[in-house]
Amino acid sequence: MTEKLPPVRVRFAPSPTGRTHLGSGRTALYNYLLARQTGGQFLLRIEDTDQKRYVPEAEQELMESLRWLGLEWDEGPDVGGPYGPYRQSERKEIYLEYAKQLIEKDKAYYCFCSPERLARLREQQMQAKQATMYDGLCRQLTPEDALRRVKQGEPHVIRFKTPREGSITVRDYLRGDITVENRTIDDYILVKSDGWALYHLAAMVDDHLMRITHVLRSSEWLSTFPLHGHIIRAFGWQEPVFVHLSVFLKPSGKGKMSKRESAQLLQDGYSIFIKDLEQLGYLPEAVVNWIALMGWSYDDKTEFFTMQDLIEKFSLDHLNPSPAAINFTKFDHFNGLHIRHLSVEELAKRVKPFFLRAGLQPEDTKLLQIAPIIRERLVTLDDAVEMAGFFFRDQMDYEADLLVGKNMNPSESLQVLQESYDLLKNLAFEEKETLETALRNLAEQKGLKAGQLFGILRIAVTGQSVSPPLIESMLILGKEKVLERIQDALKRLQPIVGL
RNA sequence: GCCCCCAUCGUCUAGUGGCCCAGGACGUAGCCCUCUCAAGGCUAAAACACGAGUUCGAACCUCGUUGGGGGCACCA
Repeated sequence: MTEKLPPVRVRFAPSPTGRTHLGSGRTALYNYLLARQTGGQFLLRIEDTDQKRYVPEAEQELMESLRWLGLEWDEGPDVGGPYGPYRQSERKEIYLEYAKQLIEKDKAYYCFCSPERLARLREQQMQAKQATMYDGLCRQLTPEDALRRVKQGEPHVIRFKTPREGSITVRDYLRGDITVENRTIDDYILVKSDGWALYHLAAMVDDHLMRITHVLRSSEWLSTFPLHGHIIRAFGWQEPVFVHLSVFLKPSGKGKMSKRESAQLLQDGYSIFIKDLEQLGYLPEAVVNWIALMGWSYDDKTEFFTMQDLIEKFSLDHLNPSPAAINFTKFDHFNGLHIRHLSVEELAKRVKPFFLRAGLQPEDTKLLQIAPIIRERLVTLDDAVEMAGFFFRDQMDYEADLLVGKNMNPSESLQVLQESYDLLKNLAFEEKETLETALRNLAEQKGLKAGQLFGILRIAVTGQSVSPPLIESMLILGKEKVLERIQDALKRLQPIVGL
């Protein structure tokens, strides 16, 4: 636990420009954990100041993803709160007002340079192998002059007036002090010519107005962090604690995820998008456990965590600043762990939609019986269909020669299958022991290994060479169906024997 | 090119100067259990990027090198 923090106010502030992925999920999770642990508030703020990049479905998917993971926010666009609105597109005037404050304080200035001039400038600088920055042309303008041109309707932006001399030191919670020469920091645009604020202004203003105490954000903000320090100090505001989270790398560890990689990943049955993971049969509990451990650790041995555990044990002090490669194999392991951690009732409930999706009609009572025998065999919920679909299908679909036992010929197989039928016909399908002893005795009589007999019966009864334990499966399926299927198998085997 | 960040097994990581010829987990290999497949148990191989310092002593501190990542937009 983070050494006794007072209640924090934290926020997750995504821009609705695309699908919600694991990296966002983890940032949101850490924020959420800190809020719950300290009894503070977790806010959701939508950073949609760029209308050009706005994707309408993105916000919906974002909220669904967070809720699926179990990350409920205390304040946000849909639930409201005392510091709203929580959508930046509804706060345009606020930012403009604060930008003007900065101009009055001589910490910002109007700039009338055209995009064309800026492009040319950039080109020249690149050719001269210099850093690409604004050259400060409009800094020279007198405030009166600038204001006059603004009033005349001349297109303009507002730029931050980064000090030319000296340096700034900002503090990242994980990395300590970071000192940067001011001359390497650009006069970033705060407000665009269309009047909309950019991230650097909007986020700082909102974090202040919304009383944010801790900013946990992606480390891609590290490079503009000094600028943010300047902006906050220009206003004279109290700085929140900044924690820059490491980035996720693609599984190979070489670079971050690209479109191409995402497509390939889906081929392999994985995805970095949270909504996809739900479809693929992963548990939100497993996703949370897994991503929590990419960049954070509790000790040198504990790896299984529920959300409740994480709320209790999460700590900023055990965050790891280095980038982490996404490892889906380990994710599978965590999903298995959490599936086994589910109660029978819960597993039955969660697995049901996957059967329905496969066009099967599972009865709840059967599902409840099946859950315990498939529980330790599942990697994903979707695996249940493959493993136990035979309970709900009437038509068996398998190659008849699979009915020939290991190291046996067709006629031996047919014979022992027939004898199994006769044996089972006279038994009550109640006790596991009754069936098991009978079948084992039969195998012994015939000089067969139990595995040989069970193998044949497994195919006959389940149509699969891999299945949940045979006897249990037969009991759940019921005497009638088991006999029917063996009968069917006998018919399939006969032509092979030559009958 | 410029700026910033990072650096322990293949991967996620523990480790904050002596407890470490480096611990756990996934994966891999072998064995046990076993009606298939799993699950579970045991065992094994597997790492402090490199080079200089500082120190009685360095995975841990400093510097450099190399490697990796991020940023350099009227995107966030």
